[in-house]
Amino acid sequence: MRASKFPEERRQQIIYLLKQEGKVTAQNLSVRLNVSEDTIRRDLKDLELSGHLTRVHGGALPRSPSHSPYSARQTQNTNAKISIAKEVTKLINSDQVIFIDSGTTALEVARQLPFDLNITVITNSPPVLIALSEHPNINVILLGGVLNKKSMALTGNTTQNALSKIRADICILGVCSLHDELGVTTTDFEEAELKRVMIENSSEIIVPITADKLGTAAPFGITTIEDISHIVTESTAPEKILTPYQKAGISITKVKS
Amino acid sequence: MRASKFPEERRQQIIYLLKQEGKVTAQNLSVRLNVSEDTIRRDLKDLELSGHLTRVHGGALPRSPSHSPYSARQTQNTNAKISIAKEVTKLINSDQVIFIDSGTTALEVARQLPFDLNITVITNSPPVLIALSEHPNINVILLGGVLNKKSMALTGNTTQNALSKIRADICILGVCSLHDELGVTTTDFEEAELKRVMIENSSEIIVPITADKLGTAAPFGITTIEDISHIVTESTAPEKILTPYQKAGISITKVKS
DNA sequence: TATATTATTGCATAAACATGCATATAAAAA
DNA sequence: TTTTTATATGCATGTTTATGCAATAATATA
Repeated sequence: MRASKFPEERRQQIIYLLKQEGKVTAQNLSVRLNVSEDTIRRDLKDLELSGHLTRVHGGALPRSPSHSPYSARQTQNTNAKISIAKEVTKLINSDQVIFIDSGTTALEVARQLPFDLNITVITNSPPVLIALSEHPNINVILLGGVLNKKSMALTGNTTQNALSKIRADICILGVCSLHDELGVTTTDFEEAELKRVMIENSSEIIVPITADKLGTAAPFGITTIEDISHIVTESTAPEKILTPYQKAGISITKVKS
Repeated sequence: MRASKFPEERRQQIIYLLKQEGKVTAQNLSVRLNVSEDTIRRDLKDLELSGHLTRVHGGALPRSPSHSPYSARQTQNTNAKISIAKEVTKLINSDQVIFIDSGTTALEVARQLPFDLNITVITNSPPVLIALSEHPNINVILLGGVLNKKSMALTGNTTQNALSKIRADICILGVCSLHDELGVTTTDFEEAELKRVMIENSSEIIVPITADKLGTAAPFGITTIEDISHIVTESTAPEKILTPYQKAGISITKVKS
């Protein structure tokens, strides 16, 4: 193991090793990185704080996918999400081709699609596929790729490539955050890329979003709000926050939850 | 069973084993995880406190009857399939790349993959992906394509194309029928194509199959039995039916169900 | 009820941990 | 450059954690 001059470099190495080997021990890292166990422990503490791993007595483990945002998010705000999703389905007509993005709100849209709707859905989200697998009139196409267990989305080069060859009428975008100045942002770099391609290849962009995500921002930018066609949100969303979107010519629907 | 140093790791393993086997006993866990029963009991107490299981005298049971997110146990899997699947997993080693085909038996193999196995799984079956989404050590790659709702498999040009670019160590083939003269056959034309490519691109072909499918045939041929490396089936399978395969040099494992 | 199995509790020990402190090093200010 | 400041690191310390063992209590089963 090369001697790393900077602590940051060493921490990166720890993350790398953890990913490679599934677990790390303070003792082992101390030897391999040529620093005392104390330093390693301090590193691990920092890395835990910044969300890169979970500490355990003796070392550290990857952040468990079972405690991942996904399964936790699944049950949050369900009623609001269902109401929003139902409203979104009204914007979809038969014979259209629809992108459905990953994310719990977009998943709910898939679940609420009426039985008599005759459309083709293209998605990178296995949960969306499962939800639609019993729908009699919807043709489902899944983009291939590597599974991101945290978000339950397929990502990577393959996914993006497959996506770039398809054009859709409507894109149901799953977003982490929406901000009038910073636009659409998300927490995962790779997914940001993917969402950008989705947007580029769709005629209409619909953003279903719960009120609590309005006015917030995440690290990775996807696009400005100009690309958005519709926003569907809760009636509890303050008028003031929505004004910039209305001015940008976005059609906004509010549902009571 | 890999030596797992961290208590947290051990507890995750307990959860995993409980999910797989429906129940665990302190005694059994003590042996399998190489710690005293005292430690196991302490683990179980913690896990009960954190809501992962319910304790009973002698061991523990799952908390909610079926805490599987989706259609996990939709197929009533016979004991035979589970036994076969468990046997198949013994043929897989860490760091290998595995194709897992669609079909209920192959799906069961995915479900039975042990906690500590570190492999990459490539599949065209969304149910397999869902089954593996909570597995901490398996990297899952899904082939894209159009969903065939009957078989819950992705098929089509896209799938085949993606598949043709990948080589695997082992292919777990889901088969409808196996006949000593007609070879491997299936009921769906497109899937036959796909399976053929899978076989071509794998070093080893493992066929898990229940006894009732032996000696039967379906419309679309996939390959002759020469390509098969292993067959895992039930001990109830008559010796006579298996003779041709043995003569073809195929290694056969029988499990009691 | 009697007996065997399983649980709990307290205790001992070794490993891992947090903390304060001293020192060394790097970055910033003079 | 020199001085100052902040950061990073290792060591000594007392503390916490993980674990197995033994004694006792609770529970299942004959």
